[in-house]
Amino acid sequence: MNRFLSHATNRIDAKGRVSVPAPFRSVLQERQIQELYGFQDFVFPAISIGGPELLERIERQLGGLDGFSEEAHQMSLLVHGGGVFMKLDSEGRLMVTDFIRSFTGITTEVTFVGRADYFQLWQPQAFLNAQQAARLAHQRRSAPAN
Amino acid sequence: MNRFLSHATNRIDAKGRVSVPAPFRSVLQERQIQELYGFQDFVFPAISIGGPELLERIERQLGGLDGFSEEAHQMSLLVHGGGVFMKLDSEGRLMVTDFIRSFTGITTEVTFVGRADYFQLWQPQAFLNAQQAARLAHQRRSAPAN
DNA sequence: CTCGCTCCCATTGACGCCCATGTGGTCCCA
DNA sequence: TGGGACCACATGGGCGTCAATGGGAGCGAG
Repeated sequence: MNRFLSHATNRIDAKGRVSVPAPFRSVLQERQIQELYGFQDFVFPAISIGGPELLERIERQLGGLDGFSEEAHQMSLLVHGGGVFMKLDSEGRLMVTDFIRSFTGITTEVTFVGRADYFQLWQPQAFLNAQQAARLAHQRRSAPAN
Repeated sequence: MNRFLSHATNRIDAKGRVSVPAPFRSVLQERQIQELYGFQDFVFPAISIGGPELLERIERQLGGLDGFSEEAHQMSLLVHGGGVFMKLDSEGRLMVTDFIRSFTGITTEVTFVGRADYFQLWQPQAFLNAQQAARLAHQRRSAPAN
């Protein structure tokens, strides 16, 4: 399996580190991803993390815009300036910075969520809530009649 | 990675100096940028800093405009007249001049913001505000319906 | 002579690297 | 089929290194 799937919750240690789940690490290795880049999700209170190609994909969406437009300027501010580098230590752990904590509400535990080509960091309860909300919304769409 | 990405906030010391983040310094080195040129951003209360090719690129975009138009005139005034040379000291710090302070509102701390081909100096809170505004604007664009 | 800038050195605190421990799960074999 | 050994991975902490910061001294311009 070379895509990010499933989810797992790990604890943050006294130094603010958390282990990336082993399945995710092996996906990173298979995909030869050396550098990790993370940024705030546009919709959910979660940090999305992926390799350089994830960044490029988003930039390509930007590329269609007028380079001088205010919109392109704003998106560049979000994507280029709003992101952070994430480095794994030799054991495959990453630092949970204040930047990540304040945006996600993460305190002591992190839920890693696979999103196929990238994965996300969530505050555990927030993930459960969002999942629940998504399920309800889907049911409403599938069976509009009460 | 040889582009300016991510962001970091550093303190200004008693002499008015501030350290350029190490990742940005290494990008400068990789790109062989010796001279730094800074000027006021067209949209945000921030100072943009880059090498000579950044200046050239903007001049090229200016070239696309009618050379006698008011817009071209104004931008030239900003870029050529509003710009300053920035020199790094032997430890990679730069001076925060009154010019920079008055335009950005910077007082004690500087947020360095990567913009791919160049980086910017922001007053920390102003950066957070602008980022928030950009995110809201994006959401409004993505989901125009209420 | 004074002010301001640059170069140089010291300190400190954060982060990356390394090794140790524990624990849950799985496989093997009697 | 039950028990035990083994293994993979999450977790905890020591330690060295490097970047950020603070201050001293030299130098040149006004």
